[in-house]
Amino acid sequence: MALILDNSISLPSWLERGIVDIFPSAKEGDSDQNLATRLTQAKKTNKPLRVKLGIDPTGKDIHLGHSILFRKLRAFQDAGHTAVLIIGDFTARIGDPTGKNKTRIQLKEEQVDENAKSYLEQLGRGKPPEISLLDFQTPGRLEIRRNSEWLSDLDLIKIIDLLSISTVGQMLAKEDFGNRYESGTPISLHEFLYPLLQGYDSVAVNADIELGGTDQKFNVAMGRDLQKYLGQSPQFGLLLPILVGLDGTQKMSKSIGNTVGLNEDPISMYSKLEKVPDALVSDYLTLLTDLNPASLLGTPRDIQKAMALSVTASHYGIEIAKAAQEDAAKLIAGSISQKDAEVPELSVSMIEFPVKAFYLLKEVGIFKTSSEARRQIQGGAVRIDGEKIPDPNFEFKDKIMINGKILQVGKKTFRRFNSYD
RNA sequence: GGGUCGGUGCCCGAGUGGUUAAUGGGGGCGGACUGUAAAUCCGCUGGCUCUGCCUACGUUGGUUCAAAUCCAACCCGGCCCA
Repeated sequence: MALILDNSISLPSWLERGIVDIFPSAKEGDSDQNLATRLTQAKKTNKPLRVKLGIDPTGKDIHLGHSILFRKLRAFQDAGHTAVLIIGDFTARIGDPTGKNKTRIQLKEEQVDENAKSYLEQLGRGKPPEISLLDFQTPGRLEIRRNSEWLSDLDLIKIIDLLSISTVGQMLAKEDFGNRYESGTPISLHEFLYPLLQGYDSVAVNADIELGGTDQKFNVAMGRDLQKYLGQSPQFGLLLPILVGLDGTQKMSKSIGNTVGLNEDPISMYSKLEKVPDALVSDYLTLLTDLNPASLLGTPRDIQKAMALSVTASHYGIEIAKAAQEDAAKLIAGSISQKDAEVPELSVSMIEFPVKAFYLLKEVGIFKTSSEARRQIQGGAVRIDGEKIPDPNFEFKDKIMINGKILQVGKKTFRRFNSYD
């Protein structure tokens, strides 16, 4: 059997951007296992590749960290390939042990359903392709599957068969398990099943490529092993970096609270991005925008603003993003012109007046507890139309005192009181 | 299943009968400074419409004027043995 060795074709730049690892690497010889060749073949034969991305609907919100992967998936869609989005409704109930130092809580079925629905909305279902993360409209470009379709039918015999392809040694070689084992943190047996099930997803959808964060290497590789074992051509693995969150040190994650959510209002999104630590700006540019970092001129501050604007624009369109940028500046300046700013509203129609400041702020949801509200007011963090609230027990006699005014908490949170509804 | 060690606030970790909402560190939040950055400095960090009240040291019950601290049972975990 003659092998056609053609490593001269290089990968398109839209694909390479931001990628940290592709396996198998092109050097391995077999033309079928060279991604560049594979892409050309797909084009020639007019057979789009199936690009798999799995998400476990474990929370309600998705954030910019996830969007790195979706952006890449979208790039494949735009190049004519088929995005196979797998909603891990089944695996979400086990919980991916990756990156965890403790066993995850297993979720209820209905919770998972609700999350899945919310995810699709945040990905832009129903929105025009220019401002949605994925292309939901062009026929043939998107396939949405739930892994309960095939996973809930696995019987014990099949599961045991799957289990046989991996060893305890391999599992412990996986960093997370290894660390937990070393440090004496419990590992439940069912967690070993997770990588296998995720891998089986690749078999079920016949994936040609799987996208994932660098932390997914083990799981993606497991998919290859299983595909091979079950007689399929193994998928390519494309790994993208894990986005560092707003704190500048840890990965972006809801539970750490350093995220920018896709469903945040434009001003919050812009404001948060505009103040990410300097060290992050360049990564954010490559991973979250299509801008060419080398072509950007100006001070670090200018570049940071350009990044914030571009990211916001990709979710809301350029007009709204620009307005958010202007409003953010006005608000920070604390000028009178903040009356024009488009900030999210805060309804006080349910509040009974007169009301004490701390109680109002708690009731309205800006602080979670009344103690926190008291502390923040005492610490001088809360202003109304630029004026500090002097005391937690300060009493607002009537709605008129605050209606339409701007509430500011700290440097980045702004709300407009609204007493109608 | 047996032996043994251990379970303290967001995390780590002191405290082994009595001003203890509980030392310290990390993280977080707020303030000053700045480029709404970093570094640095300062304050806050259980809840409650709070000059006071209520819950908290795995769970439940007990001893005591008084327990995170003593006793018992139970639950959960590590390690060793099977």
